[in-house]
Amino acid sequence: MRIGELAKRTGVSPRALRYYEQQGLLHPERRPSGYREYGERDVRTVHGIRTLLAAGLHSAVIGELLSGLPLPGERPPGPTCPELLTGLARERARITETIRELTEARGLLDEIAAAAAPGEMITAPRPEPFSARRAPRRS
Amino acid sequence: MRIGELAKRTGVSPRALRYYEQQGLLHPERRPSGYREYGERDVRTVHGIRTLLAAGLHSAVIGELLSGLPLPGERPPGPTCPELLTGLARERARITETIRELTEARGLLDEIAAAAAPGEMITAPRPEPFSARRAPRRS
DNA sequence: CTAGAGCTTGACGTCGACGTCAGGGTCAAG
DNA sequence: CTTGACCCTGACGTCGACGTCAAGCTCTAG
Repeated sequence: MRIGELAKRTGVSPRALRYYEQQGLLHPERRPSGYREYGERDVRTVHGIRTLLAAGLHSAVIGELLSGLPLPGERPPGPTCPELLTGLARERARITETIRELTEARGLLDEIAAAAAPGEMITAPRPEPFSARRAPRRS
Repeated sequence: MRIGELAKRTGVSPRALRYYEQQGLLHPERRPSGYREYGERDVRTVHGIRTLLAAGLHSAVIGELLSGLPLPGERPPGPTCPELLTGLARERARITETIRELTEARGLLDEIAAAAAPGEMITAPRPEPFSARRAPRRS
């Protein structure tokens, strides 16, 4: 399929698809005319790329993962498996930490909402917004 | 305290603190010399700001939250409470969605790790990397 | 008094994943 | 053959939260 169709099927703009190729994440074939020709698996690849990008991985890192991936039977050059696993673990840890931060921030928003909402919910010694909270029991 | 001390106590650079003020997130007093003078609660405020920034909230939004916050007793001007709550809900939903995406991405990394790791773990009909997965049973 | 650390404002630089525009081929339908 | 949709390669623009550098004022210790 050509770039337009892949774009529709993935919800990603053609510009972004060309960018992914430029970063070494996609390797479409070329027609004599110069048009890019994509295969079915590219649809999945793009979804994977989007998922990892959404998680904050840099395209260069995603490129390493893809190029470092031992496809059935072969040992690819470039980053060795140990290095791949190291980077993998690093990103995994970063994601886990980010989830923690997000959870914390969400709790903060809830506190703010509770403080901002009309006294329906809380009328007692109203907890002040985070800018002046009394130590929330955190060591 | 002056900006340097607040920077040390929060782990945030002086440049960032000035930026927060410029965005209306902090309102330190000024000495006759022009030096900024911060209070104790600014320490907490800064931590809150960092938490929300880490969660992807724009400084402008954080500013609305802070300025829209009804401090004990007063009704501030600007964005009304309903609007505040709306924005609050929107950001909350965004955070929840982001957590979902992160969780998904982490799962993907685990799959890649499983595929990349030496056959110790899996030797059976090895699951291919995400770029060529067989439909993972998702509708 | 003087040095040095710390503070001020102002302004330009950075990084990443694209958006957008310009100028120009390709291709299938009518 | 022509039109219109689609594609190509540059190349510059964007947005946000700061980093960094410049030029100059302030404060404190010796």
